[in-house]
Amino acid sequence: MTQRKPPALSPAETEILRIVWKLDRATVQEVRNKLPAKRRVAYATVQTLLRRIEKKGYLRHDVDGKAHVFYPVGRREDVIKRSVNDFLNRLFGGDPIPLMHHLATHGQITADDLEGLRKLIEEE
Amino acid sequence: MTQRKPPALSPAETEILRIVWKLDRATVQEVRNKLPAKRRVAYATVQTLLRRIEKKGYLRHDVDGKAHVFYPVGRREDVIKRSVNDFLNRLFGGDPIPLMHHLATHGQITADDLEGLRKLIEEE
DNA sequence: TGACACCTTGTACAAATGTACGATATTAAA
DNA sequence: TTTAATATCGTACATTTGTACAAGGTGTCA
Repeated sequence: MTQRKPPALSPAETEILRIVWKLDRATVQEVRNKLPAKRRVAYATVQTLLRRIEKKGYLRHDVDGKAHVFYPVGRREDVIKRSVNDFLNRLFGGDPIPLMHHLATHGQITADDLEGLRKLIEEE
Repeated sequence: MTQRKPPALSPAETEILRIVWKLDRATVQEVRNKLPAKRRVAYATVQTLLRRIEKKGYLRHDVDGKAHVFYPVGRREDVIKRSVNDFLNRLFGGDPIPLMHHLATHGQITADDLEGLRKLIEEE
């Protein structure tokens, strides 16, 4: 019952965590290198973010030589669910349809994608 | 060319602005009443947020009697696009498919919804 | 015309956020 | 074994964010 929710992630932290998810395990450098060019922030900044994310409970690290290797802790799905939900509430009052609609009508999604998704949820 | 982007909205501000969009024009009270029960924040808080949103350029107000009536300025679509994009970048590296997928596989979307969307973008 | 209810304005303030420097430790190469 | 390169740690710090109080104005009804 005491399912204490860990503190929420800030946008910048979310961005960093996503990269660690993708790399599975990563050092500060490695994370930094995956940042989109426009967001090339200082090494120390990435480091601080990783530390904060770890303190919030979403990461842990091993020591490899002199560097820390961070890896995710806890279910990625849960973090995503929470983020999406929060976002949905703020911008669309919780209704996912307008968001889908927006995504669909902004060239980023094809009819095939939708068809694929439809099939996917049909065969549950 | 000097398309100066107005400052981004914070989550709390976004939530408030959404309500004004929905009401079209609204006083502090009216906005406050539309807040979900769990987020019932003080009158003064809503007021501060409205002021800030106005200063950022997304709202303006008329004076009606002793109260201010706020109304949106600028295209709602643009704000949404920007928010969604930012969100998408942070959490999904910009790829909308995983987000669609998440929405689809979390009971919030039906096969019919998807079918509707598919038709919608097909007949462009 | 006075009192009440309701508003705005000014201001506050702690916490979170984004960004990063400087000092110190450590490893690997020369 | 000295040094160059690279890490971490401790800290810092301006802003932004979320939340709200107190004082002073104003419309309205008895």
